[in-house]
Amino acid sequence: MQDEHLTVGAWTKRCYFAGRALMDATLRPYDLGSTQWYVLWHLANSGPTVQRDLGRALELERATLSGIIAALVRKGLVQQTSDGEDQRQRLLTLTSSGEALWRELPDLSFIHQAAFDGIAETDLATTIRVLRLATERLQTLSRKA
Amino acid sequence: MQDEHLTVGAWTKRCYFAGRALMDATLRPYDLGSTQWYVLWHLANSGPTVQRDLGRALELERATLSGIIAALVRKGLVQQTSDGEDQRQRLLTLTSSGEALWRELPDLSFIHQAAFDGIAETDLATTIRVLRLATERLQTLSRKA
DNA sequence: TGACATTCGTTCGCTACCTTGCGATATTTG
DNA sequence: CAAATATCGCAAGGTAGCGAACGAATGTCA
Repeated sequence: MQDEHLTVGAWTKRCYFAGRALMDATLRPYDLGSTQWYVLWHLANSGPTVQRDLGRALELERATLSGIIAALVRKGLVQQTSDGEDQRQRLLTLTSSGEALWRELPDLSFIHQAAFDGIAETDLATTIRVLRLATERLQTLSRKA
Repeated sequence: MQDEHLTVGAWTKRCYFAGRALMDATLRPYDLGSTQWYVLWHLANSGPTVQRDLGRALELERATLSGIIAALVRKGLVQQTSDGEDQRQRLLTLTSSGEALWRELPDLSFIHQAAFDGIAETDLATTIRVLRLATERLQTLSRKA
């Protein structure tokens, strides 16, 4: 795969992993993975959340989220209690040590800025439009087959 | 993450996973993962390859490729022999059953077509340009830090 | 030649994504 | 109400990615 004649698809993969790598590297000193960060971010900004809703918000399968939550519980950053209403649901809350960690985490917005700052708004809009259309088409095809 | 105000970064992730999901679903009946398919594709089109070169061609870490090759060897699709010249290197070859499987695999180009057909060339070019620039910037930042 | 460095592949441990299948709980419906 | 159905979270097993550390083979150079 030479740099020049890569397809759009190949570039989406490269770009995704490049951003992921930078995020992982930044979070490594704190022993956090990127998706774990998203969970903390959501709990810090939206407050206690039912696991099901969190899965929908972050677009993760139940099984995937289950493992991630288990890791955060093991580290003592998140508490998982059974909701009173529906006994199937689990309510997720930041522990005090989770809140403490969240406060000392660096701001990750520099990653998005480093990637896209200075690029023309119209080009960004085009990119989003193309990626969105492609994604929708692919998802439609997946659902059918 | 509501559909409308997603960032470019979020769309690259979505798009990447949507394509991957379709690829995985198509390959599932053949018990192949997407990266395993890329390995077979490379060996089928470029002939026997040294593992190191394959890793560079597919942009995979040695550790990652090692596991994938192990899976393919376990399935009897690929043969791993020590090269005569450099005793550190392993030469990868399709077995006859690997070749047979490759011949019966469906053409996957429909995925890229489904995603991007009919989109204006200029828009695709813009998308590639944006993603490439972003990727390069992120990789530069990763190397420094 | 001998000491040091590099390269190649593996293994280990981790994150993170999936599907399948299960049990427990809710909900809907006959 | 009872039975069928749906939902929620978990566990198991698979793929795919990473970094770190290691042995063996190879290169380098004083």
